[in-house]
Amino acid sequence: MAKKTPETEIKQKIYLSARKLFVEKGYHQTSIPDIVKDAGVSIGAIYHHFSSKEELARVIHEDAVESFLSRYQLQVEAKATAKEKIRGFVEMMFNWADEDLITVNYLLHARPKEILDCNFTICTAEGLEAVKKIVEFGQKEGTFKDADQILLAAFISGPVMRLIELKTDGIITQPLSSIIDTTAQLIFDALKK
Amino acid sequence: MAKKTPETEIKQKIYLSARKLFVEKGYHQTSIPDIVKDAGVSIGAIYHHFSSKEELARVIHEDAVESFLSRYQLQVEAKATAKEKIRGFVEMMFNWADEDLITVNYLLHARPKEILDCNFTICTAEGLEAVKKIVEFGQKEGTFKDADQILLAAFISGPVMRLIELKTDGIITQPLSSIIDTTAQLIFDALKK
Amino acid sequence: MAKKTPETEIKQKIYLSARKLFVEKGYHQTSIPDIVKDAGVSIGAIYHHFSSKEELARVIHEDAVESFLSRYQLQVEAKATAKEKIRGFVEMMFNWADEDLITVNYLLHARPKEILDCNFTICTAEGLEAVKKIVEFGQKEGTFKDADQILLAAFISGPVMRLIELKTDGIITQPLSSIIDTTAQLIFDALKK
Amino acid sequence: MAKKTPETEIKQKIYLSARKLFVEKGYHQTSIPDIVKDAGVSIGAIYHHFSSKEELARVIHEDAVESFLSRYQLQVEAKATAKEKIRGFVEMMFNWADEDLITVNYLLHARPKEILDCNFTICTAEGLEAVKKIVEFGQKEGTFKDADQILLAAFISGPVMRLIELKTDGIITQPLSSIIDTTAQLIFDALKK
DNA sequence: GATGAATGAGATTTCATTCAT
DNA sequence: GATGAATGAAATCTCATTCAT
Repeated sequence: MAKKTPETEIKQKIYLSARKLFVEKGYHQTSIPDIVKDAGVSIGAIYHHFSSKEELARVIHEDAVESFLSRYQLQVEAKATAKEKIRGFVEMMFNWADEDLITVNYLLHARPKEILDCNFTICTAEGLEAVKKIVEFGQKEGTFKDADQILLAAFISGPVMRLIELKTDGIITQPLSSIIDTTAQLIFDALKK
Repeated sequence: MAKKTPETEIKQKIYLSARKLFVEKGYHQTSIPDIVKDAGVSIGAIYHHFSSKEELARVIHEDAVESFLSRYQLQVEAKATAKEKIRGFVEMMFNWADEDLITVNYLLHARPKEILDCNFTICTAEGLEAVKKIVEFGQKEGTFKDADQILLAAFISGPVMRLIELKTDGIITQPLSSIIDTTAQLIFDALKK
Repeated sequence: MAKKTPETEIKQKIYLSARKLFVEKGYHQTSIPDIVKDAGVSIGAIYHHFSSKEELARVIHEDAVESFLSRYQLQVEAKATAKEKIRGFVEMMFNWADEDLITVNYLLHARPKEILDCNFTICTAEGLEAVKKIVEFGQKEGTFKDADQILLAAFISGPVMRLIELKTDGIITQPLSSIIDTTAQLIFDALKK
Repeated sequence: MAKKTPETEIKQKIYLSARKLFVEKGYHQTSIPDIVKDAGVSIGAIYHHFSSKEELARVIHEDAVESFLSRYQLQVEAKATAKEKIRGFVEMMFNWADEDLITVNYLLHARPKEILDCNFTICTAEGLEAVKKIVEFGQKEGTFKDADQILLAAFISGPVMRLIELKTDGIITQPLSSIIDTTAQLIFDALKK
């Protein structure tokens, strides 16, 4: 299981406040004094635990990615059929969003190209790969259409991300878990031969 | 037809540079000096034509929205069936993205809650309304599933936005116009009864 | 003649305050707010005219070097004999120190290796070269001892720098101009065959 | 003999690292974390042994002064003639610089007025006194010129300091001990009647 | 004795904005 | 209309020092 949170209590407080504020206001609109106020720690404590504001963002991001990948392995790769994998992916993302919307939004919206050196989001690179693997599997299995893989992948990640956004914006009010089945079914309808 | 560009040549240069930089680097990471350099105008000129940086962003955004709505009227509302409306929406967005990726990205990614007082994106509010109207139409027509409208709407905007993102990130290299038909068909497959 | 001072009045004030404070308190102990207070300008004005604190120091230093070299040409190189050159050097440095002790101290004590990229002081590199040229000339002329040139050069720059230091520290109270002749004579006594 | 080094091993390490760094980078550019890294000790250890960074600098400086004075007594005051005293002074300083350039530079360049409350350097106050005593002696003896004592003193300390500087800067590469005789002779030539 | 987490004042620098020319 | 010098609040980060363990 991914180690998701840092060691000491203060480091923890910094980490959580920063992540919350980064998601709420954006990385660049969150100032160090903002974090100081929210976490109730001193400036010095922040710089004692993280070498820079950027490093703080990077650590948060890496943890989120790690968490994504470990959840993916358990709840998607383990599944036997393409249909189950899609269901697993939707379930995993929606449950995660219900229980920790902040982290999921960090993963979806951190624009790492601008903030970080690394380059992961579910939106790009490895994030995309995970989804593409489902598509590949479904095509080999003979269940999915033979269209371009990236296009098909966009029908998995696109609606899922969109629905999480709508939940975040308060337009969807019910728990996302209540729409897992319908969402998975619609994705499957789009992709199946 | 939407008035898309300001009157004088200098105002125009400011407008275009600002929009480009806002998309490339984000609103908050784009400084007035950045715009000065890119547009080759003076600070004074910017403040002569726009009362503030925020107003500049708002004008750009409103133009994009206006453009979206007028394109929507012409290319979506005019269509007679739900299937044609979906095709029309995809065609409109993809062609627009091919011809002016900057504006489209501005529309998709400007987070108006944070930057602006107004409240529009295709991602939210009125943007969502447009897409929801297609869903409503399709349900009345008896073509679409009876699921929650917001959920169905996410299967229109989600993949479209995702594919434009992938084009922007360079992961899709072909013109989006070449995948209009397949995309529209997949959306339809997801939504149809 | 060397252009010694910048153009606008405010730039001038910044320049003079900075140079004075750098000499009085040292580069690193002089803060931007110190300069702001002393010059009676805003922080912004400083950064409008100089790209950084370091650049400010560099400009001041370069001006001092330029001034040194032009004075050297006029008052030392122009002289016909080694004895006159020594007299000219002492006269030039002492008169300069009497009239502008701040600049001369900046030249003598700025440690450019630490503060600046460039590498000039009368204490090192080109500064040393100037003095070594006098020694070379005196040796060719047959007036000076045949000892190592650097060692002989130290008998020109060493006492001159030392006396300026003592003047700066208030240990010497009379104008340095009043000891030009004796100083020059003693240097000559040390170097002559 | 001067007590030059503190008691415990850790205190010793702090002392030596601090002195080295103060000389290399200057007092104000040397941070406590710098010393921590270089000495391999903890912050707490530094504050256990020295009450403040300033006190650390003062102790180092006082040791250097004490060392200077005891060397001076043994190698200069003990000498019988002015000529021998000069030779003794040059020999003492150059040998010392050859064997411990760091301490000697600390003595020459620490600007105690700015850093410390105390007030000694060879460059000023008591440092100057030592050299002035040689001059006084030489004048009483009838060997030296009757010029101002401070001026004559500058011909002892000036070249000696200058040559140590040139050694420090790497412009002189041979050991200073190899130029003791010539240097002493040149000083004597300058001062003698 | 020794440690290093925590503090917060203060450093340099950026930047939206104003206004005299 | 156009310019850019000037402003100063606010940002990120450093660092001497304290103190609980």
